[in-house]
Amino acid sequence: MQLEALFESLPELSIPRGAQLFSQGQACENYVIPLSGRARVFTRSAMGKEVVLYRVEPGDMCVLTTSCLFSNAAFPAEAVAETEMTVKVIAKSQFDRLVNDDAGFRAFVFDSFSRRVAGLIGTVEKLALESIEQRLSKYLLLQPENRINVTHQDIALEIGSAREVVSRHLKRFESEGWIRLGRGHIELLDRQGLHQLV
Amino acid sequence: MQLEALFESLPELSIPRGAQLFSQGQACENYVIPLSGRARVFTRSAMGKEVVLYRVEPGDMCVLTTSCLFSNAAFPAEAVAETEMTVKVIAKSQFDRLVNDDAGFRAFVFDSFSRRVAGLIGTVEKLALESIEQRLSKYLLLQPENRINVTHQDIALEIGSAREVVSRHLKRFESEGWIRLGRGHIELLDRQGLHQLV
DNA sequence: TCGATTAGGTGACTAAGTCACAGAGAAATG
DNA sequence: CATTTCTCTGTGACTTAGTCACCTAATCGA
Repeated sequence: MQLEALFESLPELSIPRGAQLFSQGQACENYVIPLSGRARVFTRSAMGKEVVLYRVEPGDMCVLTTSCLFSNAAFPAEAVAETEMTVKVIAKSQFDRLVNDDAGFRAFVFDSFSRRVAGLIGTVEKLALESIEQRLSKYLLLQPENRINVTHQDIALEIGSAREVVSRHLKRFESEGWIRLGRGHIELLDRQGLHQLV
Repeated sequence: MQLEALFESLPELSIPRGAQLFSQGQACENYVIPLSGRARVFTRSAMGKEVVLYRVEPGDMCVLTTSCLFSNAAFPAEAVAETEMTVKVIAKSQFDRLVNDDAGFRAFVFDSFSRRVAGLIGTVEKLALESIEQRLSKYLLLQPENRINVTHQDIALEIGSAREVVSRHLKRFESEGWIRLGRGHIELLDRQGLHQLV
């Protein structure tokens, strides 16, 4: 199959944890498909405050990159590798060819776009309509393990709030007996309790 | 050209101002292209609070519809006609055929997706990083005419805030001499003044 | 013309965000 | 091992935003 052959021939790149994949205002010339690891895509305001827009994992593509490739615009956000990553790099010309010739690749691109739009809409809804308590408890409940290794700052960034606000709410959750706080980690004790806020 | 011919044969629909195009949770079977007029796409929380996600105008497509068609998911938002509209209706089967066979149509769809993603990212940034004053003055400055016929409620919905909050800030803007308030309309007197907030 | 409806105003309160700074651990360094 | 440095967390005081209840004024429709 053409796609497979082309895919095999693509250069594979290894990216260390914490490396910056794209920075705000950068032109993007390549399309990047993650094979392993995870990247965080976010914007930063003039005052240095950040919001997470979405994450890119294997099976996804970065719609912003695609968007930029289509419109030849600059990348309007930053992206950093949250874990070590390996990625395939596709040049714009090859990307265009694949989209035009390969129905499978096209479906993949459309599907990614669709899911991303849905995700962004979800983000807008959360920011505009949900209280911090709701966003915070949802965030905690989404974690598969009962021990979560994050700082309050991480969570604040994630749910679009401020560190102090998160700290205070977490403190309350602890006093309700739903969680136990530790430096750099949180333990979930009572998911039911958290759930009743949502 | 194939596209043209197919396009001509499509049923054209007239939609009165205020009509609901899609409602939350509805399955979507058709792809809709606006020829004239404008629709507002928004979500509503449990408590009835709303946020505008985006608008659909001629030259756009509704990415949510497309998204739903791809994933066979329910429409996660509401859409109402803000003005009288005429639209072309494309069934899912025809849409799939067009996307696969017609490069022009495909480019149109990709382009719409790209612009919508960019728009949604802009919305997220505004909600998360900008003050009400900034959002409000940007909103006012975006209006082409100096006389704007909107209610405070409309603006609140638009910028993701509450009516009272908008009223109070507008009152301040008026006391600064930047605008003049009237029932159901606002006059811009000093765009420079508003601009210094942004 | 006279309700009824809609837009806007306001005070009092709650929620969220900001700022400044203090203290507790963890990690690094000599 | 001691001490310095850095990161994470806690807290009080304050500002900004959102909510609630209720009021007044303009507009519309019978």
